[in-house]
Amino acid sequence: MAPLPTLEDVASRAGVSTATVSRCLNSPEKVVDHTREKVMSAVDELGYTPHFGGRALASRTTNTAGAVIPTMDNAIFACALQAFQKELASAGMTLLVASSDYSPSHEFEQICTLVERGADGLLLIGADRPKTSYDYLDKRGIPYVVAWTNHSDQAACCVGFDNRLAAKRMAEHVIAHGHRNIAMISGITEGNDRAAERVHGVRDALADAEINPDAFKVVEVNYSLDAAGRAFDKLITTSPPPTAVVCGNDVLAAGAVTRAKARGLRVPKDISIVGFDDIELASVIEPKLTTVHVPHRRMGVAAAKCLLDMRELERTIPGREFMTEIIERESLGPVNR
Amino acid sequence: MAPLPTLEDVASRAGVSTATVSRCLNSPEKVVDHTREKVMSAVDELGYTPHFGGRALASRTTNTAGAVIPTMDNAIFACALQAFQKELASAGMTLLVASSDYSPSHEFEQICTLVERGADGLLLIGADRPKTSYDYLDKRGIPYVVAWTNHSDQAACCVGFDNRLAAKRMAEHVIAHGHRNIAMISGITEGNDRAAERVHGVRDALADAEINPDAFKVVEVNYSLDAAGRAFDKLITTSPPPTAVVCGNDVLAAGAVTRAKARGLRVPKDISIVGFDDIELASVIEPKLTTVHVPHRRMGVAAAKCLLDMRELERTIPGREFMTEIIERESLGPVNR
DNA sequence: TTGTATGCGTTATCAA
DNA sequence: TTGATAACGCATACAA
Repeated sequence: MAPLPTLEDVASRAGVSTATVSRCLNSPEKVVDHTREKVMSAVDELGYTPHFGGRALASRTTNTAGAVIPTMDNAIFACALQAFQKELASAGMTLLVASSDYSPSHEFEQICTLVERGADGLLLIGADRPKTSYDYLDKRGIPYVVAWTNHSDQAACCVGFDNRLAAKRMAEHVIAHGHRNIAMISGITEGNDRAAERVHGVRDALADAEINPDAFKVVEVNYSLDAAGRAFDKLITTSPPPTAVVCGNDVLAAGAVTRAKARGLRVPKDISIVGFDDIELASVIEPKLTTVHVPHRRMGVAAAKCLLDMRELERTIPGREFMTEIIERESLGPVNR
Repeated sequence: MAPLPTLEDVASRAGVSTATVSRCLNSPEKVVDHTREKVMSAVDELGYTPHFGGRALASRTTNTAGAVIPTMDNAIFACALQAFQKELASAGMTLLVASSDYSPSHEFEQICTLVERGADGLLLIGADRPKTSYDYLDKRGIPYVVAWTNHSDQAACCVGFDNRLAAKRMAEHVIAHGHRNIAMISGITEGNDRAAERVHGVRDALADAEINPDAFKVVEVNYSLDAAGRAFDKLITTSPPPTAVVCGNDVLAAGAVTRAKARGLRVPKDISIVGFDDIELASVIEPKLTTVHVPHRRMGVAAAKCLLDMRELERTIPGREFMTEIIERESLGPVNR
């Protein structure tokens, strides 16, 4: 286990100074061809890799962006992140990913970890987090983009969409199919503004349609198929049972559909179920989910661009709002009672 | 944008030396109560966070493990990683994740990135990669665990299962249902030993059953629903069409099932389709997939333990082999022709 | 174009 | 128990 080669090792092997080696690596155009070749071959022979800590310390920058997402377990974040990362990579930046498990306190820890590691900028999901977290970043002048939402209390750069409006439109769509007894399976809204706003949106639509809000049943659960199934059981056994179930995302909708079928219910003949996100799962399950399409890849790209801009300009910039779209498939039908 | 507070800022504010502050943070027991309190409140007031680069430079360690997975887009890696991370966290280590997109050269880049950033150990998926990658790690004495397989050319610590045997058992199971005209939809085997071994395993079973290996059709595709659908189209239009399709993983199987249904085929009455991995998707799709269960969470935990041990012992240790299990659900039926 | 010298924030050694 | 001080590996201002 030989000690790792350092700049100095490379320098002495190539017969130049450490400064020259450093230049070869960081701004090759500032050094003459034949010395560069000498240096580069020394680098190869030694298998030299610059020490990140040393570099970070000396240059006060890391070319690193961080992202804290709620979970790696939902395809929608994976997709957005992939796009985010690609865009960053083309600007020479690396991405560090951490997950918060939908817990604000855990999120704060992850933010700290990423910042300690020298993240030059951060991608955060949703706006609902303790002021502490924002202060922490603002105090350090670390740029961040808040994705998946179109507004925040802070003057943050938001790259996202109007969750409330999107959910309202979907609920209106359900209502237009004749449903008036509508229930909802939502993610846990505590600390999750996207989930909370989707519930609000549905309420908005009910209010507009003059449907008694007290009869609107919402069950909050973790984002898992099983939990959604249990929530469905609970809802379907109330009286009168809902004729349509609006779900906070496609995973919940898939869980509900699976449970409905297991109970011998036909979807959408006996009960309508709609989702949100439009992940792949939505078109694999039978019946295919009627859902809200969210342009996650485009959000990822836009978020990266914003972060890059903010880094260059050294100030916050306005974000970007995306539109969602209802994807009509098979799981929503006319009311049948 | 005030400059970040440093150890020295904290020290002067608390009226102690930087050494004492450092001790407070790293081995609090070595400093007397009342000084520690002074220091800690100075830390809080200043919102001090240690600079990772400085720390890495001085201590020659980062308490960081890295993982390079093929893709974040498959739930199976997400699950394993979650478990891996949790186990590491309980030992005070942080996890850095990168994805290789199933490309060995891209994987090498990611390995370098993680090592440069000071990863104290690495989790890699599969054993099939250029010797360069192994040499790079060995030369630097960085411990790594090779997961998802039970053997490697190098003397690496493998935490995984026998892909070939598992696939063979599944194929035997299919054959036991009377199928003799079996096709396969596989992931790209180039640079992916798990995929390659699963194909081998199926071949093994065919050979044992004295089925003509020349008639065995394999289509290699990217791991996506659409690609699997197209592969299914290709296979089903050969003559004679297969009565069973073995798939390299559940995503491929889901794509095949979806496509089969779209063509008006009943699964498994008209055609049997089996998967591999047992991800959630497998029990959501209709019919539910008969598949091979892989204990990804347990692998994740075991991999973390191995890495931790290797780090402590400063040498490679033997890995651990897991058993897989066939999960009988609905997508495999008796041959019907 | 290249080399010299300094400092980045932290840990660790050694004295006090 | 605490403090002074020397590394750690690299980038960069400045000098040559």
